Amino acid sequence: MHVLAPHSRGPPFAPLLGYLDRRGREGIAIHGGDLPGGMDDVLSQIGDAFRLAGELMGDLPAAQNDPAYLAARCHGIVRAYNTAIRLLQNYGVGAVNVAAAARPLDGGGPLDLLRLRSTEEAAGASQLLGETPTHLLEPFHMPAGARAPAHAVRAAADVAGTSGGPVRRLAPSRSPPTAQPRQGRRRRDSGQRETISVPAHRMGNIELPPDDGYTWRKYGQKDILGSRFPRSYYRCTHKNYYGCDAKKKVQRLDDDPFMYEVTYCGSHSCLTSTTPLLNFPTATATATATNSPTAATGSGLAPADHFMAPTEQAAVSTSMHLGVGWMPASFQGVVAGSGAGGGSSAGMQTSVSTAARDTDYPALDLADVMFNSGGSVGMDGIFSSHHRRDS
DNA sequence: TATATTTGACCACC
DNA sequence: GGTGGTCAAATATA
Repeated sequence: MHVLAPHSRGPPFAPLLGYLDRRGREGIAIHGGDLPGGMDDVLSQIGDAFRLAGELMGDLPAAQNDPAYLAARCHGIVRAYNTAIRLLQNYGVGAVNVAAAARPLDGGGPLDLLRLRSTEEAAGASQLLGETPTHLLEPFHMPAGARAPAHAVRAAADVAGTSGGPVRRLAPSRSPPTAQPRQGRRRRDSGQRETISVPAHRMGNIELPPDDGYTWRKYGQKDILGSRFPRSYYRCTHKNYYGCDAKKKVQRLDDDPFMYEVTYCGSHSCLTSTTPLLNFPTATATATATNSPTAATGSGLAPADHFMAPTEQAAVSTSMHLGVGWMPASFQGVVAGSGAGGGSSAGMQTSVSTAARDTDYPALDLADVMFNSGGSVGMDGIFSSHHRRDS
């Protein structure tokens, strides 16, 4: 059953691409000529980004085995968006709003995460693009002192897959403990474990755990002896449906509250599924898989040799976000079902890369569609209770 | 209504 | 027995 065929996503936004392309080329102010001159530049940059994205779409079939080329093209798109953001900052658009809209990709800034992994790659990309305005490659930062409003932080958290709403109870209201002992609490796991240090978000709420591109569900928090900050425990959001056993612990460092120590345990079996929403033609998958820890190792937990630095992981995340993000909202709705499902995870789940993407849509893909759709068809409608491993 | 976080209690390990 | 990891009820949010 093909829910969303890849080829179905081209036409709906092609006219808009053309429109913005023309605006971009002609520098025409969409909202009239009385806007500050720089607004034309903003629109031009956005138009460029759309144009480049459109070109990239067209190039995908031929360039699917050329990650460097694809990276370069993505790089150009990012650069155009970054320029637009910077220009907007100069014209009274609150940095907070811009940042909140784009933060989720890790805290590092909206689009800087697509920076290439090495200076060599960056140089190659610049050559491919034929220009090198390096100042545009710098990450976007919020002005000092700027603080994201609650709703913005919330939005960021939503996309980061960490929403769900804080719960503050005034008084304990638990039921008395059950008389029957609970079973199956095993601490010893399979042993796959990797610890990395990750910088906190550079804007907004630094208490948000770093986004690594996966979707996590928090299942516990513990005060750790000798640590000022509690340790948070997360497991993969897909645990229930895919039996994904990936977990992570996030601990803020005592001596540097702006750093997190993240320990990954287990592997992401959920990555064997695909997300049709992001199921770009295989070229994108190829480029992504190059950087994906899963692709490199066959498991969600990468060994040290292949473990991506947070920036790299986020870059993958960002790239996937871009893939959706530059589509017109209405079309995103078509593809992603507007992603309201659970509020939170819809956004970031889309960022989970996959090692192998097929053009077919096996059952797990359908499940993923439902994960991301937020539509009326619930997962329980697809996976009956006996399929759930953690009910 | 579904899905998220919070948080006290439970349990395994050292 | 202390500590860390996990469970699961309660509850907030969209």
